[in-house]
Amino acid sequence: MKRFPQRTIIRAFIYLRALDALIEDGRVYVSSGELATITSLTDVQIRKDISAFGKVGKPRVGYDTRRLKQLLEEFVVQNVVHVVLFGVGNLGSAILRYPGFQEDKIKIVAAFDSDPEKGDKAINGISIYPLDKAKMIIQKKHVEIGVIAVPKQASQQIADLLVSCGVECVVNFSPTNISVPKGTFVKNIDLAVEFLALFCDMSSKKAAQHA
Amino acid sequence: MKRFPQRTIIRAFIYLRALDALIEDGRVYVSSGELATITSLTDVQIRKDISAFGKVGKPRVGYDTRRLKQLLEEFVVQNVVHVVLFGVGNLGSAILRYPGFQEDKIKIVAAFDSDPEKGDKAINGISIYPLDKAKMIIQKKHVEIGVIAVPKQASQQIADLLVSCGVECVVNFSPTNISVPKGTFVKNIDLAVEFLALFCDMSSKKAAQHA
DNA sequence: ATCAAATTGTTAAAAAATTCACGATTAACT
DNA sequence: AGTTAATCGTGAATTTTTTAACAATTTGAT
Repeated sequence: MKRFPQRTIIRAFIYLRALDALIEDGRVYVSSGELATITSLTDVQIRKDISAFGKVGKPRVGYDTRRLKQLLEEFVVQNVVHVVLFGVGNLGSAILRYPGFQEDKIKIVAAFDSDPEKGDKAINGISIYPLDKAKMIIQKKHVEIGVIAVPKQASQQIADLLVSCGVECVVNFSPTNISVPKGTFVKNIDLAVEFLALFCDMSSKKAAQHA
Repeated sequence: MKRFPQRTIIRAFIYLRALDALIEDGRVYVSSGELATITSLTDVQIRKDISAFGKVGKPRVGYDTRRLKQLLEEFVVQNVVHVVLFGVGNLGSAILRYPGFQEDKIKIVAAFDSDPEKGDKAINGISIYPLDKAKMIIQKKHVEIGVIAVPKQASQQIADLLVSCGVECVVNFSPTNISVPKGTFVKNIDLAVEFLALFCDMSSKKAAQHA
């Protein structure tokens, strides 16, 4: 399979989101300039990214929204991704109800919580099981991604569990770093870090403007 | 103020998080190698990053955890950041309760929701106001970041409101792109995008391993 | 006192990503 | 048909980021 620049792939998802909205609005064509406005990126960047996947734009007209969507999906989201969630507190519930997951490409196959109160319930059609059923259920289904949304004291333990079940992709929402063996990929999403980084980024860009 | 590489700044927050855990454990020194294991980065990268801020490591011993923390904070988080939140649904509630915000550098000064039921309540000591009070409250306080956690149909409207209040930094959790004037910075956090991007990233790295 | 091992910090090289400049193409208008 | 304006696609230049290589420093052991 052809390799694409990592950043291009990430932005492809952003383009897909924008295209979905445009298609819903009944738009047939969109230019790189308009996509730039929508996504807060630059038109050149967008054309460069898209050209990595193929030539689909029409000069003077722009890109056919459906065709471009199809092209990006072809290279970037071939399959449905199966996810399990650990921790059905505030954040976990929010994830289970998150609208982006109900459509298309991401399927949460099960959720787990240590609180037996929550067992045997379901949110949004997704069953919630007690922790000790996790190993069995994960190994029966085909799971690519494990999501950790438990209190930080428990996150390493869940990470170990996921690794022992053969899950190689972990998204960690606990504000703590977890250790995993080589070959396992971790994406930490720490809301505090995101906020501070954004603020710093802005400060430095603002300083650059005035310079 | 000195400029640092953008990525270095982002990683500085990751180091800070790791240092906090180490300090809590009573650790006095940590080597770049150990930090690499904790953070899933490389030791070289970490040394490079840290050296941008100053010389604080001791050969053969590593970094003094407290001193390193102090150094990073000096350059990277000088001030408390003030945040307002729009939308107190599942995700909004999770943010208000998020443990990383209760400590130190991030202060959520107010939350807003269109549902009058939620007004006059408070989560975690943070008051929830009706939407129409937003403008007044934001302009009275010093707010750097606005967070959008409302249903996607309403997100553009909230973005416009934030812009009109002079907030120049927006974190958008709606799975939709919002338009803002130049000079305003937006960070989109779309959970679906994060998951898919992680999965693609992993796939491509795995392919690289076998090549 | 000397040597060995571990670790930092730095300079240079390589790789990745972005931006620029501009030719090529198309649609609309006259 | 010819002209103009808008837009794509791309190769080169630039900038940013990462990786590599290695000298310098410190501790601990003998």
